Parts: sequence; structure tokens; C-alpha cells
Amino acid sequence: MKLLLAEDEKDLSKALVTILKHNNYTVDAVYDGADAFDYLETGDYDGAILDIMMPKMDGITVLKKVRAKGVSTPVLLLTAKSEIDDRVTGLDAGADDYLTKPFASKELLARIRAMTRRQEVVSESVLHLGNLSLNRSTYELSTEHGSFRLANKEFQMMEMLLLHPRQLVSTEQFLERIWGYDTDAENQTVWVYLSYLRKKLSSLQANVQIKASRSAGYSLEVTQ
Amino acid sequence: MKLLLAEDEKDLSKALVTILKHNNYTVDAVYDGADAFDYLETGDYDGAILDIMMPKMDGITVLKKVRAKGVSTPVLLLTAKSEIDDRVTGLDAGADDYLTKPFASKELLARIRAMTRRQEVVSESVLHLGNLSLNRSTYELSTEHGSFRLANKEFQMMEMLLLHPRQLVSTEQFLERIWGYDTDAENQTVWVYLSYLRKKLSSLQANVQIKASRSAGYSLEVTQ
DNA sequence: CGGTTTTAGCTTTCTTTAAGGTTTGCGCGA
DNA sequence: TCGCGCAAACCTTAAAGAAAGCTAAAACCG
Repeated sequence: MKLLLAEDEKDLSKALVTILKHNNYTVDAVYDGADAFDYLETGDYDGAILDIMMPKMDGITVLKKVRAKGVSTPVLLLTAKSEIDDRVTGLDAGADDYLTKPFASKELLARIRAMTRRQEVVSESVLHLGNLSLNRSTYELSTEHGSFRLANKEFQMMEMLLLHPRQLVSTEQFLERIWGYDTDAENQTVWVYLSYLRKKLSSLQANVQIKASRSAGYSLEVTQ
Repeated sequence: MKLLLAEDEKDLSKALVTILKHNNYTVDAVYDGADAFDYLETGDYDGAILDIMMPKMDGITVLKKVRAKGVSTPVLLLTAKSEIDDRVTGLDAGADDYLTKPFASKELLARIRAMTRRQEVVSESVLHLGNLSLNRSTYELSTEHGSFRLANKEFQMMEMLLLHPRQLVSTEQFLERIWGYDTDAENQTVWVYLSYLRKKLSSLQANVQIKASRSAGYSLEVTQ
């Protein structure tokens, strides 16, 4: 689950990133409204947390512009106590929720969960391709010959592949979506996981394999 | 048993929280109608106590909106003497009971009990899985080899696991549901109880065990 | 005192790095 | 135009490092 955090107070931002990562979200952090808009516009996030008071462009403007572009990513606005009227404006502008500073981290997490839950219903909880299936709540990858309980990163990679079967996913896309756009992780890290996954697919005798297309990306292909 | 309390007078709210926690409820407190709506909407509560007079949105509106969303959580309305007519309106809007301020804590507790009892009838009073059973009124956890009388927190954890056998319950879900969304308790607290429970399960020779799925949650699994 | 939470050290599992190997495509000379 | 060499891309394994989870014991609290 990938979130965008737009908050200009560095200390608060840092603390929130820690908390969110701790709770299994992939987080990209930006520090002004202009960046927030650029990143959100890609539609690449499952949710966003926007501070209202930000340099370059305030959160509500970001929200309005993004909604005008047809992006429906759920947005949680952060308001300072003195900006209470902004809440109404925010909800009008298309925010899904708001939270007044200061707030408890638990409350933030609860709201994010509630906000992103709505669209989760739509998504399948078990992904299939060929004789392979991936349970998205237990992280189990299985065929009729057995199953593995995948670790976090392995799971996210497999999930990305299964969500776009037969389409190419590049090393950079894996890194950006799973590790975050500002990660220091190297390409090899991705390759290592691909290797682990291949090993598991073969030991499960899956009729699906991860095919590499040199300098383009990877895709899942059904064999035979 | 998890309750939501929506009451804007801080002193009264505080006092009620104390009384309710004393009587073994998990309580989340909010101070305006908008928040009350947000939290109730999750359907995550076993009951709610709503003051009628509240900032942002009055209790009756909250109730109507929540019912319109299909949430059937039992609701007890608090009315001031001068708002007696609201009672009728309240019951029409889908309230299960009302109470006129000021009231005795005994009476509040009795009404909450009555209100939440109705839906409890549906639920089993003894939960089973494998050779294990948990008596929800005596807090006894037993197999053919013996039994333990569980303490409160231990009981609630075991209950949550038994209510969703084979499904994952995350550390955060335990904390949110048993300790409340605004708790300061750490993950370790949950782990400590899991450890106590495991010890008891093994000394009872239960054919059920608590399985950890790293970074996803815990589930009860029947062994053999 | 019973129940609950914190502390701290430990084990297990996951993630990343490192290092060496293999494959692929391309340029360039014969 | 063939084929050789080389660099870039990719793969695999092992091991170091980080995080998550577990438990016993102490501390706290009403």
C-alpha cells in the first residue's frame, strides 16, 4: 500500500514516515504543494496525507487541481486548530477525511485504514494466473503442489506481477512502487527477489514463469 | 466490548470514560458530531452513546446518517431535560434508547447492558475450536485436560482469535479493538499476552495454536 | 494481591549487500 | 558477413545486518 505524505515541517514529516513504514506502508515524502501535485497527479498512490499550510501551493489547492485532473486517490487533510474553517472547504474540494493537529498516531492510522478500505473492497483478495494463486491477506503463494508463505518484499513483487499479467514491469517500477521513489536500494535488490520468486515458482511446479525482457522489464507468462 | 462515547463537555466525558472502563468496556471518546460519524461509520463498535447537543453535527443527525449507511450499532442518546421532544425524534431516527441528563451511573450501565444484550443473543456464549473452548461469561478457557480462568485482556485476545478462526488478526487490530484507537500501549504488550496464551494452550494440550505470520498478523490453527 | 505493562535480552526471520557467474547484443576487424 | 571480444544487463548464492517477534522477570497500579 503506497502513500504520499506532503508535510513541510521536517521533524513531523520524519516522525510520520517512521510510523507509517512501521505499519507496512510504502511512503513517499514531499515538502511542498508543488511537489505534492506532481507526485499525486501520477495516480500512482493508494492514499495521500496533505498538510493544508504548505509552501508553493496549499493543500486544498493541490487537492482541487488533482481532482480536476480526474485523480480519485483518497486524500486525508491535516489542519491546524486555527484553520478549522478549512475543513469544510477541504471536504468540498474532494477530501475524504481531515485530521486536526496535534493528533495521536493511532488515530491517523485508523483514518488511513478507513479511508483506503473503501476502495479495497473492489480488489480481489486472491490473485490467480495459470495454476498459481496468491492470497493477499495471508501472503500465501500456492499451486496444487504446495505453498509458501512469502515475506513482505517478495509478496509485493509477486503482487505487482500478478496485478498486470503479461505486461512488462521494469526494475525501476518495482523500486518506485515498493521501495518508494527516493529509495537508495539498488537494482540488484530487485533481482535478488526475482531470483527467490523463480526458485519458489519452480519448486511449486507453477506453469507460470517470470520472463525477463532485457532492458525493458519483467512479465509473468503462462508456459505450454 | 467496545463503545464510542460522543460528548462535548470534557469533564462529563472524562467521568463517563472512567466509569465505563471500570466496567470493562473499551471506550473511544470523541467530542463532536463529525468525529462521532467518522468513527461510528466503521461499524467497529458494539454500542455508542451520543449526546444530542454537540458541535458540528447534532447527535440525531449523526444517528440518521449512520443508519442511512446501514450501520446497526446500538445507540443510546443523551438528552438534556429541555430537549424532551428530541426523544421521539431520536427513537424515530433509529436510537435504541435514550437517557435524560443528569443520570445515575448505575442507570447508564444498566441501559448499555440492555441495549447491547439484544445483539449478543445471536452470538454464542461458548466459543469452540478443536478441543478448545472459551466460556464468554466465566472467562474459562478449557480442554478435556483442564481449564484456566483468564484475566480480562487475555480473555479479549483469545475471544478475538476465536471469533475469526483461521483469519489473520494484526497486532494493530488487537490494540485498536481491545485497548482503543488512542491507546499508548505498545505492540509488545500484545506479544506478552500472546505468550501467556500460548503457554496456557500448551499446558492444556490444546490441538489449536496461535500462528504468527510475520508482518501480517496472528491466526488460530488446528494442528494435526 | 491480582492484573497489567514495561524492560531487556534473546531467537528467528527478513532484507540488503557483496561477490562472482552467466547471458546478450553490439562493434569492429578479417 | 562472420565471429571474436567486450561491456552492460542480468542471475544466483552466501553472509552480514536489520527488524520482528518472543519470553521471563521486574515494575507498576488500583
